[in-house]
Amino acid sequence: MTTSVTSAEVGAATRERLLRVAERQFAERGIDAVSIRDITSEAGANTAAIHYHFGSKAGLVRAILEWRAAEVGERRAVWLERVERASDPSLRDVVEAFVVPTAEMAADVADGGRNHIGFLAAVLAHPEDLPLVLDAFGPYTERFVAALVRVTPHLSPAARELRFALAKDLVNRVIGQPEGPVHAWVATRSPGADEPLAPRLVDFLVGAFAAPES
Amino acid sequence: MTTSVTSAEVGAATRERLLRVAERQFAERGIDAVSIRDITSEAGANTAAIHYHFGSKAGLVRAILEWRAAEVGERRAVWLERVERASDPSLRDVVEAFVVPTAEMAADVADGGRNHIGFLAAVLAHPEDLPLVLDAFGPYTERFVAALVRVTPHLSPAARELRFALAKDLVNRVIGQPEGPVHAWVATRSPGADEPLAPRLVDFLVGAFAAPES
DNA sequence: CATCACCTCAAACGAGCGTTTGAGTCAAGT
DNA sequence: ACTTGACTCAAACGCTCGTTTGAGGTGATG
Repeated sequence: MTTSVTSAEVGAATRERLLRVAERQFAERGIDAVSIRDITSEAGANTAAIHYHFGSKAGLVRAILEWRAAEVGERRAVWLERVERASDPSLRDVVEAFVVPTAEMAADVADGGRNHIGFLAAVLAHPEDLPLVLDAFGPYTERFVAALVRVTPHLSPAARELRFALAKDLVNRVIGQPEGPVHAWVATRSPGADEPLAPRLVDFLVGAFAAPES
Repeated sequence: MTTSVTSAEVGAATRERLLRVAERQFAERGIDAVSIRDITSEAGANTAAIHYHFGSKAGLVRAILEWRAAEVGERRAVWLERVERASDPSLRDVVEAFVVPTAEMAADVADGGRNHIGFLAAVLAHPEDLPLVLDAFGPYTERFVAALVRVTPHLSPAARELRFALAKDLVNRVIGQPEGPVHAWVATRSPGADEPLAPRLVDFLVGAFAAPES
């Protein structure tokens, strides 16, 4: 049964299988609800493999985050650069640069991008790992706020930061958790209304950022 | 040490102590992270007391929900009635009728109202208990949507439902979870800006509902 | 006084958890 | 041929979990 691969290749393959399976299960059921045995049994590995490759369950979460952080970041950078180069970007442009890359990645079923957005939402629900996410996206946050300043000159810095935080939370949760409360509410009251979410989320957020401070 | 209370009173007292302690611990640390022993040890009771009074841990969650549902509902009803009676209510009036009662209850430290809003957020993060929350707040949701129709005639029903769902999710999470990601983001970037949240959340949501559909 | 719910308690049960151990496999290096 | 290092494995460890058991104790009721 053993193919002619080097041991190093076998190791890397197991490691990546664990990352992918863990990411998906974490996204679907939350970090606490997924056991190490859930992951290793689906990945066809031993429980000790987790601790060999990642040190602990927490180390596995950290490894997934580092593995994918660049991917989300680069998707957003593409949109951000376009906005930064524009001489007169609209508020909608900036909001789209935030929402659309996330939605695109969530739609990327093939490479598991969808799993990663859900995984991020799961980590956000896990208070102790929250600082990891803040670190991973720090630089992009900086660039986004700079872009937001150009299109929301009517807002005080404090108001802008708060609205940005609200927007980030909403985008990650709504796009990443198709089983979450928002979808449940919509499904029970508007069954069949499963149109694409992203453009409607953009409308919502554009209005929210445009509102004056009272 | 035993005071002169009837056994029925003692039982009721233990039951209520368990409800209050459990509500607070669930709000602070999430439902899965709190064990039955965490609750009973703080409440000065035996682990079996949970199963005697509530049947199971899930039964305890249900009992807390039923215990408090009326309280939140009545707070909201007061504001809603004012809006319903008004001849020409503004969008801001309706949004305030949704946000302010929640914020008021969250500020009610004495009676543990704050704990209940956090508890609701914890239940929302727990997919299997989600239907319970939907049931508990069904009637009020109906009245809110009716009020929203009057002040957002520019929205299609589907768009209105979606935005309402987004608003509900945001309000419960942001007000109920002072340790959540939104507060963490704001705290790291705007330290010291701990002004009252509710009015700024109202600004945000008024803008979001006012936005046209693209 | 006897009875009877109602309530509380210490103790245990079985299951699942994250983690550790130590032996074993196999390709590559010398 | 022998050693080395990377990797995997079955099995176990200690712990905590939700739940159950069965023996009381206590005040109200007859």
